Amino acid sequence: MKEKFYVTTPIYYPNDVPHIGHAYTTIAADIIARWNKLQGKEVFFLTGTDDHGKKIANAAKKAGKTPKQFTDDLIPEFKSAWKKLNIDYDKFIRTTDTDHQKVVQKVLQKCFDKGDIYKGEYEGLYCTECEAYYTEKDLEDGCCPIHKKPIENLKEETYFFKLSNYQDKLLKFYEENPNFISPKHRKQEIINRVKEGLRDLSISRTSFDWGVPLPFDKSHVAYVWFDALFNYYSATQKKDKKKFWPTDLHIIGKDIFWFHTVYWPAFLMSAGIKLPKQVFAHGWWTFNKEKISKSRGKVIGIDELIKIAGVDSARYFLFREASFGEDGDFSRKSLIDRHNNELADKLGNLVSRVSGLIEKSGCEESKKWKLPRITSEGEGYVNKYIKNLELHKALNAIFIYIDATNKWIQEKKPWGIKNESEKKAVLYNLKREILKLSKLLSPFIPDTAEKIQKIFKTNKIKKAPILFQKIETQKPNKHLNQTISKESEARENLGFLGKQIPNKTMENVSTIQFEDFTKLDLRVAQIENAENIEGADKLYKLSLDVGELGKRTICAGIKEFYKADDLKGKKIIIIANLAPRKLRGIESQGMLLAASSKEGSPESCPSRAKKTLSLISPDQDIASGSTVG
RNA sequence: GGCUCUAUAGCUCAGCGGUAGAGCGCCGCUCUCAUGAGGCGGAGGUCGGGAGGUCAGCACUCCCUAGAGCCA
Repeated sequence: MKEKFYVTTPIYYPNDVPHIGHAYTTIAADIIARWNKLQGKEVFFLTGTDDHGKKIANAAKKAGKTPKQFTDDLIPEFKSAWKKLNIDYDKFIRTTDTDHQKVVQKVLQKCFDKGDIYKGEYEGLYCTECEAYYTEKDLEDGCCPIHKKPIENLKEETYFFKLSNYQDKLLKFYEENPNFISPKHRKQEIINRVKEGLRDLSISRTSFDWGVPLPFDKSHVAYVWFDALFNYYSATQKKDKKKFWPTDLHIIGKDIFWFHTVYWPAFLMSAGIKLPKQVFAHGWWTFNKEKISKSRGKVIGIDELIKIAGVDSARYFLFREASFGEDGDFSRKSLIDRHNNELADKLGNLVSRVSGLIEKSGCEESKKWKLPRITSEGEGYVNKYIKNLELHKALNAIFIYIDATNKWIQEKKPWGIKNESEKKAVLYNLKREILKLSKLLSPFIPDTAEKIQKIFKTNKIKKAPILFQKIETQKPNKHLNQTISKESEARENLGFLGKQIPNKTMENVSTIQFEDFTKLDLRVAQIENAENIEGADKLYKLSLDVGELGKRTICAGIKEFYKADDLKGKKIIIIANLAPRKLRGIESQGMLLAASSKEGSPESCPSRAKKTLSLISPDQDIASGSTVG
């Protein structure tokens, strides 16, 4: 019998628009599910939505729909997102599924019969958005700290779950199952918190009815967590799915770690159900180093994510850029860099060059020419890493072997081999390596892996079409324009989200390298004298003292802004190595620096509608001839 | 306030008792089968600060500083 593997994502709130955060969790589960299938296991991959709760009920009311209709209309959004991202899930569960509700009721009854559920009263400050109570201290200006919305004072009869009974049992469970809470570095946090003591948990509500009614008191509906968490279990309660329980791996975001590592096992213990093997919390994505926040419109939606470089590049990026379990930073630039440098230049080009060579010369296994496997050792590492959920390391390892393969080609130079059978043997070896690589890559970038297999798994191999079209970035000139400023990058990033930054920052500005700047010899100079030049109504002839560089004469068009007498004694900055030039018959041996505004428009600077000009001066007294830079 | 974690090359991070590593970026050289691809080489760090034990520390212990997270 096949070994089974059961992996889940959390169930998502359907009234959120699916974004990079949902995508990350779901792709992670997809990668792990696909990999386990490759290992020959029978896999069950569950995702879905959490349709219940006051929040949904309220939103539905606003939209003039019943909650069921409301959520029905939102589900396709999620399903299509997963389709776009190539998520190969086995079941999409909803908490409104009748099967699920029956299971929740059954389990509630079990816990009740066991004496772990009792009736009490709960009073507190409640945020409907969070579906949670807050204490005074948590509030910000009397509002929920997360949603910034006013909070309700709620007092209701409620059923409590005796979480306090499970403190010791949980701690013992953690000890006996060291992998249950992972990654490790988050484990201690949970354990310490459990050690501090557990309060009983309110698990029912009477303030709304959009939920699963308690079997022993129909006037209450189950608190969202009790209802939601059991989706993982109820999805396996059909005959043919029973074998999948317990869950092998719950993949979640770190925000719901507590619920999954404390409430969830405690509920299951109470109900007498086997416990899941592992809960893994991944980190968050920031966007250009800033927290992703809905309120500021910095959400990266699924379409935006895919649009930049395609589905596979997005999937690849998310698991290559950040360590799985740690936070990562998303930016358009880093995604494009990885797409271009790694997927296109290394992988894509490898497929391209080898398929081209084989089209010309053919390939054939040969006993005479013994050739080393390049990826065989790597395969073990990759599998070990994925098994340990070190997905970033797995991708890193795969690329080490892609590099090795490119190097091997360089050494063998198959295009120069004269002996036909040797050449074919070398190319055969390469084909074999690439097929192996494509298999290792297939959980991560399934579309591309399939394309590669199609290219090489045929008798008539032809030069492959381009797998990863490179994405143009601003890199036209070797010396100019290489530096992309942070602002312009930020603009670019926001651009694809349909937002515009109003200022022009670096747009259309050619940048220079530092070396270019150092060519300038900027010096402090003191104006000794300023004279009018005959026939020139804008120019002064300035006599300067430039310290170690001696005396200089320069001509400057500043007459309409400064009086000659005011200039005398002033220290200014000049470019000392500017080629001399004659103005009005006088040789100008340099140029002074001055800031000037354009003809100001009244709205941009009402007080100075006229053009202004201001000499640049050192703000402290400093010797003439001092360098500037 | 308590707890946990982090601090290593310009950037992102790996190393975790025996003379500092990778990728990206940068600079130079080079092949030519290939997507302005590939390959080779180079510059660049007193491993946050201080103290302690060790023959020996970036790695261990303690203190300090800075940052992140969790909790109350």
